[in-house]
Amino acid sequence: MTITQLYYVLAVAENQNFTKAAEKCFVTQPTLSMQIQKLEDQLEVQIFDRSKKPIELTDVGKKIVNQARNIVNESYRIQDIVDQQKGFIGGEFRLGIIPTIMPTLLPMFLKTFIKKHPKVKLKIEELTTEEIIARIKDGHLDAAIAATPLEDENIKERVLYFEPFVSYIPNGHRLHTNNKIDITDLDVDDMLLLEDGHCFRDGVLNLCKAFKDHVDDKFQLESGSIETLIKLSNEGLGMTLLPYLHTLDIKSTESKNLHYFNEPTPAREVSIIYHKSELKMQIIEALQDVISGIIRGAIAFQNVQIVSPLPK
Amino acid sequence: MTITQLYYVLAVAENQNFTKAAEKCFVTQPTLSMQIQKLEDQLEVQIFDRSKKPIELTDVGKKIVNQARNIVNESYRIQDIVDQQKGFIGGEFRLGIIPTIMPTLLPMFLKTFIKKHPKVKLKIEELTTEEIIARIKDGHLDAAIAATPLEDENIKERVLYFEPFVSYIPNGHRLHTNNKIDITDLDVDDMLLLEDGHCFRDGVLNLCKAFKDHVDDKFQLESGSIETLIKLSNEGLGMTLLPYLHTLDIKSTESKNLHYFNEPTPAREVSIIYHKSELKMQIIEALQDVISGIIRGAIAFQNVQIVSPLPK
DNA sequence: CATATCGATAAGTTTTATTGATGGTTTTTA
DNA sequence: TAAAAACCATCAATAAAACTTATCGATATG
Repeated sequence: MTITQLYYVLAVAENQNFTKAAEKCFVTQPTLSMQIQKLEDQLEVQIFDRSKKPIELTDVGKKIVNQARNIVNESYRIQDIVDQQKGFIGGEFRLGIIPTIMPTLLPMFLKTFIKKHPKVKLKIEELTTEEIIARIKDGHLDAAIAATPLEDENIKERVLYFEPFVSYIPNGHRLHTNNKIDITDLDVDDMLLLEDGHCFRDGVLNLCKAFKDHVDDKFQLESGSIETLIKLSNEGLGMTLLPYLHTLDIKSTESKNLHYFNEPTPAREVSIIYHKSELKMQIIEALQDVISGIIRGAIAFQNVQIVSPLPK
Repeated sequence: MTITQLYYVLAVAENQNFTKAAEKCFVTQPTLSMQIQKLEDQLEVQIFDRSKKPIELTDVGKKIVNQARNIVNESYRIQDIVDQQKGFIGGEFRLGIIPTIMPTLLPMFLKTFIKKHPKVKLKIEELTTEEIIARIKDGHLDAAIAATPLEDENIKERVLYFEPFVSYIPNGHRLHTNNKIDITDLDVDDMLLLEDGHCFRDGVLNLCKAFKDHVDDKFQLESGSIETLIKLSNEGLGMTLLPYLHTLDIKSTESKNLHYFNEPTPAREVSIIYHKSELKMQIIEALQDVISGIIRGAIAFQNVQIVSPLPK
């Protein structure tokens, strides 16, 4: 049994296809066929059920894949140990970021980070929290920036900052004349929300539900981007909530619609999250340092109340 | 990086010698030299400091060895998964047993076990608790039978039975006329003990110390075997304590010297212990079944008080 | 100072991994 | 439903690697 064989098994399991898996591994399909057969012969067990189309894992196969992933990931840690020892910060690093953080945070730190750590090849992907969790667990992401706490025992979190919610209330809205907004003023029924799957949507819902048990989805107008949310709101379709960083680059004509909350200000906790195995921890810490340093100048709220990003 | 290379690193680290390590791996010394060099080149770090005699691990080397052990052990688990799936109970199994359990317990279950599970190649070694713990942790033992609880977070325990202590009190001893013995009657100073390193010695000391803080080693007459202990006791050198199973095959002339304890009878807890990774769990469970079944007929004490086997 | 120990190195051999070509099934498409 | 495409297995050839024997040089030993 070799690490390479296990790696091939993982590739086939993920792609459910020998040919595609072979491409990803930069070898030809017969190589995978033969190596996986060899492993199956050695173990005297079928890992894949080749009669099914697309190919499927057998029951043992599933267990073997889990263990194989384990071994392959642990093997990466050896280079990690060496890098750590040498203080080397470099190599490929795959970072996920949720959509409502990506456009505001990324421009703030990216330039600084690549300047400070030029050997790191950052691969950044915009993903939902759910996708992020899955990919951190299966090793396709090294870390991610998301709203926390996530309460997942396989994932560790390091808080980067707290980002307050700010109300965006268009002209003509019942709350438009209020200077400061209180959480108790909120009503889900005239609130514009992001579409399902965004944790910022869940955060807002959690905030509102605190005062209303049942949410009536009579008025289902949801968007995938916060920009759209603001425009819809301008059309008089309701108020909405924005993460604080989004309010920094809002048009001046619209900024008069911003209303801050009474303290304790509802806020989301934004963290860098990573697998508990702590692979590539030097790079994670480097990211944390850069981002925390930059945010320190941008957000200075004190009395905040964290809103959970988890649905229900 | 290959599992084989990691295995070679482990062998050299353990033997502190390329030539010996090569023998254990059933390859020649140049193979080890080359493969380890290749790994070091790939990682761009020295794992061994070859200038020291005997050879030493570098600082990174130590960390790499730990991780390598991890990976190599996890790789064994793949065959384990297959065996478990197939219900296959077989292969090499290295079992450690402490000296005071070995001679009485082994004959009781060995024949039954190998008859029931003929495919298991048992390799049994007599080792002290300390040695057992080290070897379970480094993977040189699959399981062991020892007195518990050990309070080691890397080691799991499954209780097999409770074995009461029985007093052996020769003619002429102050306690010889007592029918039943009480714990409070014991005095370390006229008690014959096994030599240092035996947990049965520590168990007895714990039992006595419960009533006496300081143990004066004025009378240091200690033996490595319980047989010798009995003979020394017969010579009038003091009383001693025996594990119950040892009293079953004692000569009839000597059995009159046996005195049981008042309830709650002091006893040791005997368990099968294994690494928390639960490798070869099928065989461990098979052993547990056989031994528990056999002991059920042999020991039937009810009200026991467990004595810790740990020193101090 | 001769000798033994021990790891590195070199050259040659065996084993293993990989490739390109191809064949047999199954699935998809026209 | 026949043709095409997709897909994995197999084969023979080759490239790569792991391993062996022989030997060297450095260090320790008697």
